[in-house]
Amino acid sequence: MPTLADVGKAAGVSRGTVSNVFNRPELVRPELRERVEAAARALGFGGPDPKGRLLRDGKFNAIGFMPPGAYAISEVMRSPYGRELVLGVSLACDEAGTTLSLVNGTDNTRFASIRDALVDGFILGHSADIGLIISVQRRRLPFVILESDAGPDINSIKIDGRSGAIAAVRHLTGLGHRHFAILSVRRSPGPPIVHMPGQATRPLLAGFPLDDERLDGFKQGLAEANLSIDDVPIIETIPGEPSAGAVVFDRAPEATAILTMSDWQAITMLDEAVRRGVDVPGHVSVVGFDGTAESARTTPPMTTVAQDVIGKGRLAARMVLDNEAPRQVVLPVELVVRASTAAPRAKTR
Amino acid sequence: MPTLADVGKAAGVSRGTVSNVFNRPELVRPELRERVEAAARALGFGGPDPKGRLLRDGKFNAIGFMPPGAYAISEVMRSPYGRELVLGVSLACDEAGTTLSLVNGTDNTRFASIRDALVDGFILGHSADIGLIISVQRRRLPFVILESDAGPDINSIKIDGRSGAIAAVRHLTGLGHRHFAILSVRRSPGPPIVHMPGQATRPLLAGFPLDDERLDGFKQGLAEANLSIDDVPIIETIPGEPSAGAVVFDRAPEATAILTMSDWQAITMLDEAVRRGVDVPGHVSVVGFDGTAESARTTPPMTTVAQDVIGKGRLAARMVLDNEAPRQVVLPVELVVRASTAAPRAKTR
DNA sequence: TAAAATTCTTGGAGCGCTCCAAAAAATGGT
DNA sequence: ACCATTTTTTGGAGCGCTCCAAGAATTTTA
Repeated sequence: MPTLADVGKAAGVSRGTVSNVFNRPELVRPELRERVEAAARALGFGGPDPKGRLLRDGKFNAIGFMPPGAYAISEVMRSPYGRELVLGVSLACDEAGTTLSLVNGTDNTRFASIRDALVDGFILGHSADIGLIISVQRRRLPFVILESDAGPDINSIKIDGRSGAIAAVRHLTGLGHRHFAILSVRRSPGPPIVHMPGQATRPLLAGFPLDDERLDGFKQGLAEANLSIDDVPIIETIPGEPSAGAVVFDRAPEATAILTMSDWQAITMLDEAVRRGVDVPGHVSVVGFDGTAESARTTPPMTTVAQDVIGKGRLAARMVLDNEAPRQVVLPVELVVRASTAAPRAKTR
Repeated sequence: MPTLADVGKAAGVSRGTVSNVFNRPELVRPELRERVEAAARALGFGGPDPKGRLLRDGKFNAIGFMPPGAYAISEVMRSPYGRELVLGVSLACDEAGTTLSLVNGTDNTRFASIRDALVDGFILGHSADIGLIISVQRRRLPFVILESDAGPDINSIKIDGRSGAIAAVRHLTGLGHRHFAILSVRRSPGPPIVHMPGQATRPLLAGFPLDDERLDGFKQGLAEANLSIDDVPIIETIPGEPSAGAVVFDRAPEATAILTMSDWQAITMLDEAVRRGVDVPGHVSVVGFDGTAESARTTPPMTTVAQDVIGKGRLAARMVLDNEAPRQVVLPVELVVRASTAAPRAKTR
């Protein structure tokens, strides 16, 4: 690859002049400019290499998005929530004219990814891993962490998941439901884990603050109605697990209401209900979480704990871009009641 | 920001040793290593700056995705098609451990964006703009252009849009439809444009090969049934235009079948039908284009010209990553018949 | 026509790093 | 205690660029 210097030599001018031809052509006498351009063409020089400029100028003009947990970026793009989050981030990037880098990294390469990412700041998906935070801090880049409060010195944005979870349960108990099942998230690879009442392992501390908090909200909401979460079957599946709905229906047939951790999971339930001819909400009520656009278009339209996902992504990007004093933002949630919830079925068995 | 040299000075060792401490610690005597690490900590040195490494090594380890036309990345993320495409790309990026840079650029800054993008290759959304191609070629980066054949020297991937369009029309004429409307894409900002039969401006050459080809397929399919596209109202709206459905229903009330250019547009139609209490497919049939996941979950489930969007994105990324001899790939489409199409309503008026 | 003003062009400095051949230090064998 | 090995550390070279102060060339003015 030819360089500025090569072109300069060929055209009989200095490096600096060639640079000017490409960056501030008005500074170069037209005749000379043409000579330089000809030389560049002849050498197949395609303009100054951004690497060089970068080293000198020091700005990447990009922000990095690092998926939560150990997820790959394709997994983020698969989930309705993830897509909307990225959309929100991209909105702010559009406004700022910034590139959005979806940074990859498996469990082992994650730290290297952060170390090497060509970005001016980071948005970290929710994560229990303090190591990631430290990695980013090392680089002294502005960053924000999602759904995981990491203390007053660190930018964070989270929703009030507990309140949302409580509202969902209240809505259902208010309708008269007494038999619940919870479709929760498994944060490690593997098949669904089923926690039946009375069994030893309770999954109440999943290690992801996001999950913990919602589960805790469910617990509290149930307690308000004199129900114990210990009597509720909890199924944990990895996001996108296609069998999730089947497992819930098979293992918790007596449940009249199903609480989930995301719209995606709720959609899975709805899909499985269609497959089995189970009537929603006649036979079971289903509640989603997140309030993504998809939740409004399911059959039936879904009752869900809505948050402003797009706004959250956008705010995250703005916080990174603006790089002001760290703050911890807690966003409100709102239960959106649609048609996937109703009074429980008559107790026939 | 301290540099390797600064740390070296503070620890009484050379630049090279400090570099080794961070990149190949096993090469450095533990005791010395510790001294260097202490110095780094004291100075607040967060590891070698990626800019320097980049200049030396020359690999960005990222591929760039440039939205089609003059769209912003948020617009891509808004459309079902765009999201699935990005998902496909991200799948290949995950496999390759590459970063996916969603490159921004308004009409004016687009060239600069390409010039400066910190990527090893490009995926260009479909575009009529030869200038973009030239910009990328200048940088001598591998790239692929989507839905726009640019000749044998240039990587391209497109679907067989014409066949898809023809299949859609055949399906509908086969059901007995004689009255059509087409919801097409407006590629410039602005309100919907309505082309009624008999009016002067026919929109058959939109300038985007993708649109042209589909429109041409519609034309051909109609001709096969002795219908002329000139008798068909064509409404052009920008993607995501919320009023699109309303305009179509208002301006083409006699249409029994509505052809669209994307699932997104078809979803808009379906939404508007719900709003107006128009029965689909009883009153009108609607056909989508793309076969995104969303199309299977609409109410009613949508008949659509399906392509493998994810596969396309993935292939595009692979072509860029592998950087082999240029090829032009044409992907097949398949009409997926679901419940949004049926025989036309009885001719009551 | 010379001096002054203006327009162009130049090349040094510096951005921060990694590689590598060679020098220095440590280790082992006799 | 000395030489041969092996392990560590070093610093030059080079990656490609842009900025900028200063020098060179040209144009204007008197």
